[in-house]
Amino acid sequence: MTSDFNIAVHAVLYLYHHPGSSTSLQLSESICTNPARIRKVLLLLKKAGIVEAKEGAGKSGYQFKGTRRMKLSTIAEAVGTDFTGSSWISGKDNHTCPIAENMPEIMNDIYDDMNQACLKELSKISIHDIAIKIF
Amino acid sequence: MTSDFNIAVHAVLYLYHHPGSSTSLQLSESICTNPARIRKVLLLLKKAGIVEAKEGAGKSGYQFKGTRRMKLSTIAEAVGTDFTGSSWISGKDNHTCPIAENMPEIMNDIYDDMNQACLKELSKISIHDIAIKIF
DNA sequence: CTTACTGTAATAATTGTATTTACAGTAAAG
DNA sequence: CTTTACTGTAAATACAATTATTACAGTAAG
Repeated sequence: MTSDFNIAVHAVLYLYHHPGSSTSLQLSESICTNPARIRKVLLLLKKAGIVEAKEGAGKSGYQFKGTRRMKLSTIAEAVGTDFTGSSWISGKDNHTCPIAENMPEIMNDIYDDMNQACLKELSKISIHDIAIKIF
Repeated sequence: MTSDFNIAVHAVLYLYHHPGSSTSLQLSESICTNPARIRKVLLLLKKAGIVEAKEGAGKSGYQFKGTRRMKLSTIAEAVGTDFTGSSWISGKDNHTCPIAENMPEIMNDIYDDMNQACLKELSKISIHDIAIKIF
């Protein structure tokens, strides 16, 4: 699991709290990673309409385009994070044992169910809920 | 995320379907990994009372000690898998920005909530439910 | 046309996960 | 009582996934 969702939530909170535009450098200082990674994640938020990105000199940077009621599930869907799952799955290479044969599909179904459960959990939390915790 | 839970579910299904004892070598052939890894995971299931392990020559190996109603959440708790979470967490090293300062706790709380949601989802599925899918 | 940014990609460094190998411990079987 | 067939456990190694670094083309304000 990557930390893209973590970065996205942190960035949205930062932009929510800083009206006007912020650069990937400013975000990277709060988030503690490099600007290139920030830009890669924020590009996904931009495509989902959650942030606006302006290029060029002077007023360029990122701005939050959502409401205080935006749910974390919306952010998770925008970055497309799979919370659960694994590239290693048991039984893949064994086609003689019926259990082995079926395990890949079974495990992927379970991981999918859990991912849905995670998203449902995140749909209960808004960025404003988190902002309240901080300030 | 490791595949310990995957291995544990596969092993329990195998033992559920093969009465009598099975060795870590037999399990490793169905699961497609090495016996040492199997033994490490099954040790956790043994400590939780889900399987019985017999040592020595002849009749040694593993046997399932639960019922058909055993839930996948019980297996997950036995192996102690964290389904969601990340060692990399934003803001760790920045103690000047209030958002950065609070992100580690916020993210860990979110991951904990999601883990609980995953366990709740797994509590709806029994090993017998899965066995039905296979046979 | 320079400047301050974003968008994007390739490569390197780091960390996490699984494999391999090895051996001490245990109890059944001869 | 010794061999045998296993489990329990711990290194060390190999491999895969994640993050960091570097670089540069594209864009629009000044």
